[in-house]
This record gives sequence, structure tokens and C-alpha cells, in this order.
Amino acid sequence: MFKVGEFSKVAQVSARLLRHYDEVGVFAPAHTDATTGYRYYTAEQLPRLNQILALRDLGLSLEQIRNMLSESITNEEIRGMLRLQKAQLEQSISEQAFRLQLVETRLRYLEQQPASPLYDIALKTLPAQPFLSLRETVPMFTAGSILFMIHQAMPRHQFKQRGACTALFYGDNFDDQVCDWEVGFLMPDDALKTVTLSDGRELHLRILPPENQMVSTIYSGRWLGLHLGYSTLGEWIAQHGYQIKGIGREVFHQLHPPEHGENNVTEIQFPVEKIAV
Amino acid sequence: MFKVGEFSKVAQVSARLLRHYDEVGVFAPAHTDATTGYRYYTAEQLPRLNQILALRDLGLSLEQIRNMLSESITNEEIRGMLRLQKAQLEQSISEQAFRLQLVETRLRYLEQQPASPLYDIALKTLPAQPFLSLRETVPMFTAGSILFMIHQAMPRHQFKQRGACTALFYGDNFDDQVCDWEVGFLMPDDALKTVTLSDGRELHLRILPPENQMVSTIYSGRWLGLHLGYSTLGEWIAQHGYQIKGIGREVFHQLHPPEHGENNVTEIQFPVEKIAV
DNA sequence: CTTGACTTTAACGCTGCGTCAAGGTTTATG
DNA sequence: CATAAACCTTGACGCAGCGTTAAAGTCAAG
Repeated sequence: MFKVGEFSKVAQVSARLLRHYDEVGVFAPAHTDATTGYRYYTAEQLPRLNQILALRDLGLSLEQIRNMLSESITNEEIRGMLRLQKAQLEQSISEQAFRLQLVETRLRYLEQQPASPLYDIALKTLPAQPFLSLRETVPMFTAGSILFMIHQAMPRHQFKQRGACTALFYGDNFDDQVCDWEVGFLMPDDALKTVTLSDGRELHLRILPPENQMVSTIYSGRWLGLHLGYSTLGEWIAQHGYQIKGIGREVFHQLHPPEHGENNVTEIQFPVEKIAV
Repeated sequence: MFKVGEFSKVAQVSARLLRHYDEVGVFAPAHTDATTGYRYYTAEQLPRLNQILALRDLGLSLEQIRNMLSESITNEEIRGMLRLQKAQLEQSISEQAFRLQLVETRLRYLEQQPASPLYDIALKTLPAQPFLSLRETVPMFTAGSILFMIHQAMPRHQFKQRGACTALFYGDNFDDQVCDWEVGFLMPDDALKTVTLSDGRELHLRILPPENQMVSTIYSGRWLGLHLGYSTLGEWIAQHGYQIKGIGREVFHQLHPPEHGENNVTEIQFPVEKIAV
């Protein structure tokens, strides 16, 4: 019969760990003195403890371990738990590897250029959202202006605009002088189906599908500089083994008339997917 | 000016996150109403928040992020932090990969054999420890018996035996009929230098060097079955890309006279190292 | 003015123990 | 045998990053 301190030494673990395992019910002492509460362990318990430590080394939680060690568990259930753990470890590793790639990219850039341009690119997941919009072909880099005009021409009392002004661009050659835009507003679920502008054009409601991987960057200032955002995003996407998967968006978080363009805040988003390795 | 709820929507984060970031000082709202406590954010803050989220995606802690965003930080310091993070990620990945390997091995075994023999193998780190011992060449599988005899022949009042009875085996052919053993007791730091047994033999004190990677398994029962432990350990070591690096040990946690050998509890330990890949 | 939609601060929860702290037990020593 | 040293007990906080109620104050629409 060992007391916790002795047993912790032969087992090479801390006494606190033994108490904790007793408390949560994964490993109880062979005997507990009813009056003093002292825990007494025996050498015969060592293999069991070693089992538990080995399972812990697999990354299993104490609760999972308790289940695995219960009498009434089938071999098949154990295998199921291990397969689950395997899958989780694989996912965790790929996440960590991705982070590592991000860090490495950033380090390379910092060593090339003192000022870091590639600073605020994030991955997001977007849910499906109603979108009240209008599709038109207009000169490049003017989607915001159209939105601004629409914003003006809109009978504003007819709806409560909750989401942001957003534009989707179709067509994949960004060097062209014109572009095919769908401009409008992200809406709450109970939005109107159609809105007629004061100049007669109509906005129609549709559901934008969810996107589970969007890269996004935010650009502050006049739209003349917006191409910097695009090139940075493009570099990032290539650097990290992604490719563009669908239709890009601009979100106008702060939309001013052309003469105050320096205060604009514009977000650029692209849905992406990993290139198969 | 957005209130938290609105800002959380345009930024695609939860309101709780914004409050938390305010609380810990990584991202404060542009304005806070002094009387109501309401937080008000502006669109111009979006790039900053995106920066923070991007840094978070690297796996940095909020405290690190706060430091990186402070004005008074040099480019060199930032690179240092990133290099540190890179190193930590690499280590974390290799740990996870190792766990994964453990899980896979276990799954393979479970699919071959319903009863899992390879159940309680753990990696340990041992500190340097004083060892009061005696070296002899004796028949295989009898180290425990010697220890038992020594135990009897020892003038027990002379020392407080705190550690376990332990044996080290020299020579690397385990199939041989004799083996070179060093048997003795792990001792506390203030132990006696020499002890003379009643049969005239002497135990001498020396310091066992620390081992930072020991594989260990615990076997219960008569020593006749002990080879099972050895073979299991050997398989495990090979399976996981390790090799034996030094002198193996047996630790006798429960040492009985030969006629009660079925109650013995014996641990087998080998120092190992990863084979370079 | 009344809702209802939002906001605030406060606090627990989660994981697996490490780390005191206050107060009994056991054991070694004088 | 008295007493101190060494060990044991339960209890509780801490950590990281928010998610999740909960109670109570604000704000905007009708």
C-alpha cells in the first residue's frame, strides 16, 4: 500500500494528477481510508495507470479514456473512437500546417520589404443571405458609384437596410475597361421582393448562396488604389495554394460621394478552394 | 458609427468577441459613451480588426497580437516573434504527428487481434538519481531473485529505502543464457555511500544519469512471462521509428519470493531515441 | 408610452492539471 | 511521550478565448 506521494514517485506522475484522476473517476486508489480520506494505492494498479497514461498520450480526453476502460465496451466501439481520434488529429495537423504556411509567407515578406503590405488578409465563412440587386455592365472601378446613385434614388422609407452595400463582379478578366456588375444590398430575411427606384430601374431579391471559404481584405481610401488590394489578394491566394472558385465581391462599408472618396472603406472578397495536392 | 451588433455583422465576428477584445485591450471601439457604456465603432476600424483576425489565424495569442500592434515595436522584434511562432508550430505539428502514429498503430493491432496486447506502453522522462548497486553476471531472468536475496541480506536499519528495487542489464543479446546485471536500489539524495551485506558483498552508490526518453511497460505476474513485455516493447520501438539508445532497466515494484512470483509487478524500461528520417 | 430589439456588466463553463492555502495525520526525532 | 517535520486532505484560483445565459439598463419604432 502506497500513499499518494510514494505512488506518484514509482509511477512518475504528480500527486495532483492522481487526485485529479480519482476525482473525475478515471483511476481510483485501491483503498480509501473512510475517516482520514487518505488514498492508498497498490503496485498491482500500476499497469492500469500506465494504460491510462498511454491513452492520454494518444490525445484522448479523460472522459473518452473512462469510456474506453469501462467494462461494457465492445471492440468495435473502441475502434470507432480511435478512428474518430485519428480523423481529428489529421484535421488538427492540417490546420497547424496551414498556420505554419501563413507564418512562413509573412516572414518571407518581412525579409523582403520592411513595410508589410500583406497585412490584413483573413479567411471567412459567409452564410446564405438575401440580396436585393440589379445587374449592369459599366466601366471598371465604378461599381461603388452606381451603388451610391442607387442609394440616392432608392425610396429609402420602403425598407430598412440592414446589411451592407455589396457588388458582385462577373467575368474574369479584370484588366478590361468594362465589367459586368451586380450591385445591391444584403438584406434581412423578411425583406421586400422588389423595389423600384426613382429612375424606373428595379431591384430584385435573390438568395446569395453561402460561401464557406472567402478570402477578404479591406482597403481604405479612394478607389484608384483599390487594385493594390486585388493584387495583394491575388498573391496571397497563389502563395497559399488556393484558387478562385466563384464570383468575387466588393463590400462598401463606408460609401461616400466621389468628391470625398478618400474616406471610403471597401472590402474585397473572393471565394476560394484549396488546389488538390 | 456602428453599435456592437451592427459592427459584428459587417465584420463577420461575434459581439462577444468584440467585447472581449475591448476588455483585454487589443481592439477598442472608436468611442465609448461614458454614461451608458455603449460601444461605438466606425468603418475605418475594419482594417485594424482584420489585421488582428489575420494575426489570430497565425495562432498568436491575444497578448502577442497586442504587442505586435503597439507603435513602439521594431521590424526585427516582429520577425523574432514570427520565428518563435514558426518554431512552436513546427513542434506542435510533430507532436500531433507522433500521436497520430500511435493511434494508427493501435488501430492496426486492434484489427489484427481482438485482444490488444500492446496496451500500456508509455514514454517517460527520468531525472538523474542516486543508485546503490552491485554488478554481477548471473543467469537470465534472475535479476529479481538476486535483488530479493540482497533485500534479505541487507542490514535494513542502515538506510531508508525510498526508491524502488531496480536492475540494469548490460550486453545486448537477450537470448543468451546469462546476463550482466547491475542490481540495487534507487535512493534519496542523502543516501549512504556504501553498504555491506551480511554475506560480505558491498553495494556502492553512483549517480544514474537522467534519461529524457524512456519507453516503459509494466508486466504483472511470474517472470516466465516477462519476455512478452520485452517483445511488445521491441515491436513498439520499431513500429514508431525509435531505436534503443542505452542500457535497459527492470524495476521491481512488487517483489515476492519465488514461490509467490504470481504477484510480482515488474516494469521494463528502455531509453530510446528517434531514428533520423 | 409601450414594446421589442439591443446594449451593458457579471459570471460560469470548458480541459487538465499546477499551485498555493488552511488544517488534519503520521512518523521520526529528542 | 511530546513535538516538529513531512505528508495528507479538501477547496479554490489560474490559464486561453471566447460561448452562453442572466439581470438590468437603452434606444428606436409605433
